[in-house]
Order: sequence, then C-alpha cells, then structure tokens
Amino acid sequence: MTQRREQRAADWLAAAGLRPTRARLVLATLLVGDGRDRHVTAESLFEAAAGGDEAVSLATVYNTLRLFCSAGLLREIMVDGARVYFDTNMTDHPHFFWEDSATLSDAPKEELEIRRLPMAPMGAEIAAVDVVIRLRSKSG
Amino acid sequence: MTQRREQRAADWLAAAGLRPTRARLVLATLLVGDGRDRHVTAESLFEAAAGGDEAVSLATVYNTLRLFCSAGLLREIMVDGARVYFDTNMTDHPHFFWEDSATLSDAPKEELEIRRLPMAPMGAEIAAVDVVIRLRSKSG
DNA sequence: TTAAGTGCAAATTATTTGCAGTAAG
DNA sequence: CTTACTGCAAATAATTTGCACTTAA
Repeated sequence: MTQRREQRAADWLAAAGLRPTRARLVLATLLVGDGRDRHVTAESLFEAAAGGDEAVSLATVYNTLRLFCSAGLLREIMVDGARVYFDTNMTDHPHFFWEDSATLSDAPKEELEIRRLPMAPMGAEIAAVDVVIRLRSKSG
Repeated sequence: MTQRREQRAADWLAAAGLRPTRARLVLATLLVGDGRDRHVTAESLFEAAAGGDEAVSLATVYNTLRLFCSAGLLREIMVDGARVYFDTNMTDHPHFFWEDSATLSDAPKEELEIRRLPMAPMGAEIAAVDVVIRLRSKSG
C-alpha cells in the first residue's frame, strides 16, 4: 500500500525524466500516490508533508511545484487572485471554485459541452482553455 | 468631450449610489469615460491616473477598485496568479489572456457557444462562469 | 457638523532567490 | 566526484490596513 503509493510517485517522476530525490518523492506521493486527482496550493501541500513525518521546506515545495509544472506533470490553475492552484489532472476540464472556502474541485467534464470557441487571433495559438464555475452557497 | 467623459463617470457612480468624490471620479472617468470596455489592474490604473494630472494614491486605487466591484460596477477576473484584473464589462463573456505580455482582452462572445454546463452541487449556486482562453504566440 | 473618503507608511501574504550545505548519478 | 537539489533566511511583489487628515452631504 505505502509501497505502491511510492512506486506510483516514482513512476510519475520517471515518466518526466526527473530525478527521484527525497523531497520530490514525498511531494509526488502526496500528489499522485493514490491515483486520484488532487488540487493543491504550495501551502496546503507543505502542510500535508509536515503533517506526515516527511517535512519539506516551503521554498522547496514552491520550487518543486513549478518544476513539476514545467515538466508537464501538473497544471497551474488561476482562480483566486492571491493563491496559485496546481492540478494533477492535465486535461482541459472545468473546475468548481467555492468562493466561501476558496477551495477548488473538478467539475464533471461530461457535463460541459463547448460547441464553439473563439479562434486564436493571428500569430497566436490556444495554449489552454480554463473554465471556472464560481459557486456561492445558496443563502436564501 | 472631457465634460461628457466626466458626466458618464458621474452617472456610473450615481447608478450604484456611490458618492462622487474626487478620487472616484478620476478613476471612473478612466474606466468608463469613453464608454468602451476596459481591463485594468490596480497598478495600470494607478499609472494612468498619475500620467494624467490627477494622481490618486495606490492604496486608494486598490480600495476603490474593490469598492466598485462590490457595488456591482466592475467584475474581478482571475487569470494570473499574481495580479488581479478588473473588467468594466459585467456580463459573462470569455477572455483572451496573452501569456507573453500578461495582458487581457475580450474574446468575441458570439463565438463562444456553451451547450451544456455542469450543475451547481446541492446547496450552491453558480455565481459566475469564467472562461479564459490562454494564448501563446505561435513560434514555429 | 459629521460620517465617509483619502493618503501615507507600515503590515501582511504569497512567492522567489542567493547561497552554503547535501545528496544523486 | 561533480552537478543538481534542498533549505534557510532574506528579498520581492501585490495587496491590505491603521490612523490622522480632509471633504461631501
């Protein structure tokens, strides 16, 4: 179980050609160890690592998240002006953003149907399409 | 001309029941004076005001943008992890985000057709739907 | 007159960086 | 061995806040 989690993390790093260092394995295990998609901020991941017994410094968490991102392992989601979120699910898919708690979750991709999309202007190409559905709790 | 720009700004404030103070008029004139939609950051608006002869302090620009937002005059767009953008166009419409220059522009609304959208989970309602089309300049 | 608005400077928060020590290939 | 990685602490950047002063109603 723990073995398998770490194996998954190691494979994930290997797939991107990244060295399996201690910090990277700790963070990768938290990110993809159980194979489910996850949304983290640097802070939340830092706390998760510290909560286990495998602390990683906050600076390294930041650096490592950026590294995973540029290696194509994570996707950056911009949803909150203040915080940056990272998603282990690399495909274009919609997100729910809970304004009350500032948390992020996947929205069911099958339920989004974009029929037509504006074309990229001349000389540009579409890098990604972010769809964020902002939710507020129904008060009335 | 300048008269009309200021009149538009004053009307815009009045519509939201906000006092037409000096700082607000200066900023509102820059935002809606010519009736075109505009995307600003606190910094860019601060510079625009300083570039004219009607300086407004940066802190006040921040406070005023937030105020306009909560008064329903502006819409906050979250697109870049670091900066917050404000849009004078309050309708749900897609944006182009130019990754190279970190600038934002409207994408033609007619060219976006969302056929189906995920439902809000129980107890929540959709506050807004942000569609951001990230562009990178075609290098190849 | 008086509650609301403004500006300054200081505080806060998220993120990045320089650099000396440590570990992976 | 040698280059890349890590962690600390200090630096940076965007934004917010406390408070004394000013202004609109």
